[in-house]
Amino acid sequence: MSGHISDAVIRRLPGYYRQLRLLEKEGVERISSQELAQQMNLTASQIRQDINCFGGFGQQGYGYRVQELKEHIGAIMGLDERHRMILIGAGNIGHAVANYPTFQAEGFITVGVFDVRPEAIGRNVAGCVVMGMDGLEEFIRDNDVTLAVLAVPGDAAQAVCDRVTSAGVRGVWNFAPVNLSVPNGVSAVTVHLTDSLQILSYRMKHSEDK
Amino acid sequence: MSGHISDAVIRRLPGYYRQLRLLEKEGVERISSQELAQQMNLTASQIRQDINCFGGFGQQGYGYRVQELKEHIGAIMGLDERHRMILIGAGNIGHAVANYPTFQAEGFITVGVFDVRPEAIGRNVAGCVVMGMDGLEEFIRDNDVTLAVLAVPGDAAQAVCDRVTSAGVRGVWNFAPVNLSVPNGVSAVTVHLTDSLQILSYRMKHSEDK
DNA sequence: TAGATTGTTAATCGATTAACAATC
DNA sequence: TAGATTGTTAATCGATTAACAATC
Repeated sequence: MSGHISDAVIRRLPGYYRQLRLLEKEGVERISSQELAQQMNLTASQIRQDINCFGGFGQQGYGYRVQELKEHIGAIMGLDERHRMILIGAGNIGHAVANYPTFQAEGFITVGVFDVRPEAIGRNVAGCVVMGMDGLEEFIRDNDVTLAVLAVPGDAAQAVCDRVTSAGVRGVWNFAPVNLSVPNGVSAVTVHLTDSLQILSYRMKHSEDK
Repeated sequence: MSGHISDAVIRRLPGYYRQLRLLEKEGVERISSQELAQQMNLTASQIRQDINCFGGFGQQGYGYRVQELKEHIGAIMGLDERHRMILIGAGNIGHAVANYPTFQAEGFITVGVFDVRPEAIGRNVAGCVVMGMDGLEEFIRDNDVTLAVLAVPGDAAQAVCDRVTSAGVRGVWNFAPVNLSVPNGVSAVTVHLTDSLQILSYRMKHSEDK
């Protein structure tokens, strides 16, 4: 188990987590790779391979305990830890992210909101008073901020990214449509909203050619 | 060329389009697969293979004309066509999507906004007056709506999806964290916002183990 | 115990990379 | 023309699937 984990596997982890949480909520206690495969449109083989990258969480002849497996996968993704998070950019996307219900529950806690625009400063977003950008670095250090959400225009994103990472932020969740470069030891994930719409457009256009 | 296009290729198309548009804006007229590969962190071979799924848009000894290639790839994704789009759910995510600047420019035109909540009805969102759900089907038929954005709670998503698809919508861009089932001939793409945050969390946790 | 289902090794399939002839 | 770079075929690599022994 646990040598190098491929990207393909990592990208499936949130899906497993979501499905297992759903099953748990429905009161299902055990599940076989066969059943889970059916529900998630995967193969049983693939599921067993994926899970075994991290260790033998199942039991021969029985399957997997839903709650236990869910918690294992959550822990693998670090969802058992608290993340102190700031939001930069209190525009439409910023609002949407800050108010997304599941994040707070999942341990991602918004501790501060920042914006450059004078008219945004002082407003209340998701329980935080929006601050100007001057005290950004100080706030990050004083509040043990580990994660920053970037909801700023594309041409500002790299500069803001540089500021937050040099102040100690270790993860950047970026909604600006640019490929950020980050220092070693820092992780960045960019959500290209437009991409998924364009893929949908592609599929609509080509849905006839089976 | 153009037999069956793999999912891996399709998922890269929006990235090509974005980079080419950027180059065009910078006034770059030609580019080789080698240069583009460097800029996009791909291999030159892969780029040539990808592009040749759709035809020989390059020129030996010269490379690709940036503008021409951009337009080809755009057309492949159907971005040269107009999409009349409705938004269902005028909450935070709905607002963010409706006001996302590039969509209107790219031919995705929001023609109507709907919400179940009485307090949302009548408000103005992205230039549309929010309507109640009663006239949904009629509106879709009368306005040639081809695409619906679902920004409703998870437990309502499938029901709304059923309504819009049976009224003639051919594409569903879903922000509810559920896997929708759609009739044949209809395409659906779900944006699991939470997934990318969880992947970021995973990367942050494991960034030490190289 | 017998039956079921995992963990894991081996086989297959598909995607990426390398190589090179075609050609601008 | 010579040089550069594509289009395309062949080689490699990695991911998915199949198979089955281990074991609960």
